[in-house]
Amino acid sequence: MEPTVEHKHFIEQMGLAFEMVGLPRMAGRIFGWLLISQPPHQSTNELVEVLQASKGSISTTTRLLIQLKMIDRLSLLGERQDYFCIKPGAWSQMMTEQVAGITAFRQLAEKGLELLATKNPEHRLRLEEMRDFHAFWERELLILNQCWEAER
Amino acid sequence: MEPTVEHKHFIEQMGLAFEMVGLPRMAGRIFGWLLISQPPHQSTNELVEVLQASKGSISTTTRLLIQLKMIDRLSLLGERQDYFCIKPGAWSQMMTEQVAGITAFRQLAEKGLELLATKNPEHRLRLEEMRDFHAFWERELLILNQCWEAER
DNA sequence: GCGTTTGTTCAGTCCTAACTAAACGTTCAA
DNA sequence: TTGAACGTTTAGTTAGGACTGAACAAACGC
Repeated sequence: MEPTVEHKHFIEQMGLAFEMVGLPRMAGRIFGWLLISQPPHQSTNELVEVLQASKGSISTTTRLLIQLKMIDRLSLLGERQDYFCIKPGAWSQMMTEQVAGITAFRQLAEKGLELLATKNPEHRLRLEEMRDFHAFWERELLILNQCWEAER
Repeated sequence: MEPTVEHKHFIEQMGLAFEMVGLPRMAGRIFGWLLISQPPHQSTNELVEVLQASKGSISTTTRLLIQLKMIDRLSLLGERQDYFCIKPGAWSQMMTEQVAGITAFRQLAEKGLELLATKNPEHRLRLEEMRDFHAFWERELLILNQCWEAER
């Protein structure tokens, strides 16, 4: 299946969206094509051709997406080629990564509070709000993630 | 007030944390110092000296942080210098930005579904999950944000 | 008016990271 | 065992963005 002009536009926008959350543009393009392609699994060569990218780029980026648990590699029996498809729960996985970032901020706030351990309460206020805020979201996001998994 | 070695380390870690969420490292450094400095408001010159950065860099980055509603500019009567301090609700604001990103993904999914309007249901499944997922989080994050505002 | 202090803007530099292309290794068929 | 089809790795190029330093503009005191 070959992409239309509209498909290419969608792919490019997915690339920009991924870039906005800190991932390589090519990762968004691959994921974007895997969202709309028929069949849902696509070979390396198909990705090279559709996305007009080098073999190396596809190889590196698919490995990244696999590591992030956003796509799967399919090794079909009797086929030389590898295929890729979107992993169930890919988006949920992406959200889990977000939580890790929030945890980092909470821990950083706690580190800061240790530095200000001897200071007066007013001085510590800013860091305490930072810690409480991120602890709140850390907790709630995990709960919500479970809600989503259950609901679907 | 001048920063100790530990303070500088904290500042640098805030820089890295900000970088991880797609903001300039300098923004994290400024914000980090404003979290622990005494008094809470600091002048441009103080920022230049403490962070060992150029005037231009401080000027540009404070403007960015103001635009993101994460810090305030204080113009004290009779003072030539501008001061900066952390804006109440800065973290909440940061979370609001996150929601905007999720909205972008939902809209992108809807755009994609328009492209596949004539295709069979199975073909549309992947995009539908993408849309539902982001609609779910868009809704819930807004609610949680209100919860936090109310709780504090 | 002039000089000083302060913030902004802009050209230039540097650094990182994505991407390409080519070399390499591996597997399979004949 | 040779050759073809794939995937991976790596050196080299390129593009983007952060940061610096200097020029510029505005506000103020004298």
